[in-house]
Amino acid sequence: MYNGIKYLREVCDELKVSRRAIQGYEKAGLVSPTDRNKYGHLLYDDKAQKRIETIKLYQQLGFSIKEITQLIDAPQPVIKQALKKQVVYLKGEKERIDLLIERAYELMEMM
Amino acid sequence: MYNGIKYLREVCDELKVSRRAIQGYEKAGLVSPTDRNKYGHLLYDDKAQKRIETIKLYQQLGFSIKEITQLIDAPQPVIKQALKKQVVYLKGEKERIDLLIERAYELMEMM
DNA sequence: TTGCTCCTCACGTCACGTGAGGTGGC
DNA sequence: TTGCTCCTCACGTCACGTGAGGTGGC
Repeated sequence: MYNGIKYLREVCDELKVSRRAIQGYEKAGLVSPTDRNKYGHLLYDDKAQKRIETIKLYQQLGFSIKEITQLIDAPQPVIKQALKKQVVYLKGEKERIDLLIERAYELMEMM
Repeated sequence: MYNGIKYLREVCDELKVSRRAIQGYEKAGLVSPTDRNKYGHLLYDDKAQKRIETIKLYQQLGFSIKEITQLIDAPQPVIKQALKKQVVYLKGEKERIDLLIERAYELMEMM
């Protein structure tokens, strides 16, 4: 459709998010469909689509839905601070994974 | 206690596993308490304790409880194969995390 | 009897997955 | 009418978390 407005189906396909996941975001008050067509089918404009993309990214960074609700409309310094903390967390995860890989190799060598 | 036999509480403390987690393992048929004392309190011998430790490690490696039930008593070559695959998965996870860290830095720079 | 630990359910949680049942245009 | 897509519930899932209610020795 013109103006970047898309159906739920299209949004799911393009952003690789399930319908149920978006339904979850909506229940949490994180996004809402922008509009509906005459048959009641859900429509999302550019803004809503970007919001869904942002939610997904925050989730991948390890934030819970609840944390995202507190973060997504927060002032930039707050978001920046949270991102910094999350990067530290992710770096820790990498180290944890390295240890696990080592452990796995140890186990395999014993076999 | 002698012979490495310990109470649930001690096992939880030493292996850093919650009582509820062990209860979950038991429901899945992954371990059982070795015995009980005269008051009905659960007891775990060395073998059971090591089994719990193994379960926990497999979980950290990313195996689900169901997968662990199919793996823990499998012949060594099967386990070895699964571990190899899991290492590949974990290396992929590291790369995924690196991408996320990059994305986080990009976001922060835009603020 | 009070306090403390243990035990066994069993509902709650988180983020969806997976139908169920109903609608509307083709 | 059949087939297909969408919609809105609502129960199921996974791996526990968190009490609830009851017991037994000190």
